[in-house]
Amino acid sequence: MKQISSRFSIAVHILSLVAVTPDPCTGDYLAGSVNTNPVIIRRITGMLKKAGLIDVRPGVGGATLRVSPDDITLLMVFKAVQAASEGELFHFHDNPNPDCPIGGNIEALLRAEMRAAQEAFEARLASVTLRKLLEGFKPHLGAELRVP
Amino acid sequence: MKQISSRFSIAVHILSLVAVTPDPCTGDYLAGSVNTNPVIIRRITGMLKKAGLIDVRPGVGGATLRVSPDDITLLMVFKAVQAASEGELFHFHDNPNPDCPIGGNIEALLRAEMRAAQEAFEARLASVTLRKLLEGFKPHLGAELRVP
DNA sequence: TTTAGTTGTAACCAATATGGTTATAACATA
DNA sequence: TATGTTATAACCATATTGGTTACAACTAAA
Repeated sequence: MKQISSRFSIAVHILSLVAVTPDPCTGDYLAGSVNTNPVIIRRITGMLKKAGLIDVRPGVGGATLRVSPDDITLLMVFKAVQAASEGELFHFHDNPNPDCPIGGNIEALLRAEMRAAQEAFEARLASVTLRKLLEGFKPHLGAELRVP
Repeated sequence: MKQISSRFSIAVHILSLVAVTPDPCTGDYLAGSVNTNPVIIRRITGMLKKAGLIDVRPGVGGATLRVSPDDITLLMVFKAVQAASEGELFHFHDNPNPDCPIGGNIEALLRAEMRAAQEAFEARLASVTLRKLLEGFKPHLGAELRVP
């Protein structure tokens, strides 16, 4: 199966690092931590910026949080980073035969179940804020952690 | 975003049709209802067969349910049809830098959240049986419906 | 003003998954 | 044996993804 793009985990990584770092984070710095190409980072920071989650300063460089870690949920990150396909997790097969007793009726019913499953998925992501996630770091980082 | 393969919706369509049809369903018949190529159908019935959900008779032809519609959940279908990638919905980015304060710690925490979201998703799919889905047809089909 | 470092994009590329198609072997029954 | 079916291999076109190079635009400091 084709999995959900690693853009999501990278985006959470970026936001966590930006939240914890006192100074603005440059793309190259982020790329070093995530361990990927700076352009990948810029593509994702661009999406996060467009979603209003971060500020990125062109020219001088550096990204900073635009929203409090209390108000950023994993679902917001997920949506910010997906962008396409109407945000639908499932793909329904095209044009089932309407003359068939099932084909004509299954679509609405199954679609409703798919939507319900996606909603359960999204509700769980929505229940976790960036702050809550970062709390988990504290035991490891001690005083180093600096979340506004 | 890359969506979940339509194999899932096709598989549910197939199982519904097999459950409702008194006689064994041939691949060509199923292909006509789903509106796709018979080979696509055979690929999917092969997966459903391997998962123990249906019987398919080579040579003579025709698929029948091997398990009661009460005991087939959408999650079973989902898993039967995905097969690959360890059943993991999310893809975590590779090798975050362990020297970074976040990179070294984020993985386990975020992975746990991803797993929780996937579990919520799967729990919802597990709560719906094929029978329950087929109940929804009744108003439309009336006496035509024939579920064992 | 010039320079250096950065962000923002465009343009590719390789790898992979997907849905589709054709062809052929294996199979079971009349 | 003949017929219709399933099983499977071998392709193909398309799309997404992660990666890369290249270059324009931008900002601040020298």
